[in-house]
Amino acid sequence: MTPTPADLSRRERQVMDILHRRGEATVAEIMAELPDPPTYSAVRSVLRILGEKQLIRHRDDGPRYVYFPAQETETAQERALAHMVSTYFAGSPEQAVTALLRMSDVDLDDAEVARLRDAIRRARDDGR
Amino acid sequence: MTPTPADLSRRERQVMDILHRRGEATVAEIMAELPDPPTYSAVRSVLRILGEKQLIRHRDDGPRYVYFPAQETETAQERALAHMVSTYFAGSPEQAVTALLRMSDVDLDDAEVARLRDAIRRARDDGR
DNA sequence: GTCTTCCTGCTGAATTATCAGCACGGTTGA
DNA sequence: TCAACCGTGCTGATAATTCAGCAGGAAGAC
Repeated sequence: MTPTPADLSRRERQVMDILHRRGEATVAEIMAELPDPPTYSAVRSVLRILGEKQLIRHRDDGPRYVYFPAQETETAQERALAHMVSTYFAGSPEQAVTALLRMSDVDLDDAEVARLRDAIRRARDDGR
Repeated sequence: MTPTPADLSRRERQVMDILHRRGEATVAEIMAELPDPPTYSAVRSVLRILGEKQLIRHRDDGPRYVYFPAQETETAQERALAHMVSTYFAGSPEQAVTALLRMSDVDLDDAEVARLRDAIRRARDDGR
């Protein structure tokens, strides 16, 4: 139905990642960021397909197009987070937050961790 | 060099996601979870390729193979988080945590949010 | 106005991914 | 032991992706 990003081709996904990271980009900019950069034409080919799938849109910027994701940033973030939590953290946002904090070398003192944990638990229990 | 997951094909990525979610799985289990399930042979084909790329390994379970990610779970989590933060949250773990908490309907009061934000910022600044 | 330079739309080719069939070996149960 | 059943390794075909070249049109320099 709605084109889920789980079944994008390799290049399509790479391009979408770039657009999400940058917000928007021209063909040349995308090309420059792609690994094993293909030709200009190849990039535009992928962009055309993404357009047909309604995943990106573009606006005029003088003589050229500037491409950007069709989806709201916030929506895309939530979708990506949900996928990540379910794939790597057994569906537990709490675990994901913990890993994220550990990764950033954040040292919360015990009281703060406890507060956070309680807040998350409370939310989860309310949810059901 | 090292096979980065950014350039996996569609099926390869789908299979890796399943393996990460489940921890390990047989061919039949993987096949059952794949969208538009292909044949048994097709799945094994993908698994062979993933094996050649050293992304998965397998062990014997009686008569059959049980496949699992070659990477430590923790390593895979960190890699995935790093990619997500840089792609969708402008490199800011703080934003990612906030979005995760909101996603879980966690209501932190302002003081708690502020404490968290400071802790993360402190960690980031120390890091450099 | 004319020339140069980009950028786009399109088309078809080449590479890659995806898939299915078949033969072989091991396991199970009688 | 022997037969039936599964699961694997391998090979080649089909389908999709990835790619490059060419023609047309707009913008800018002079």
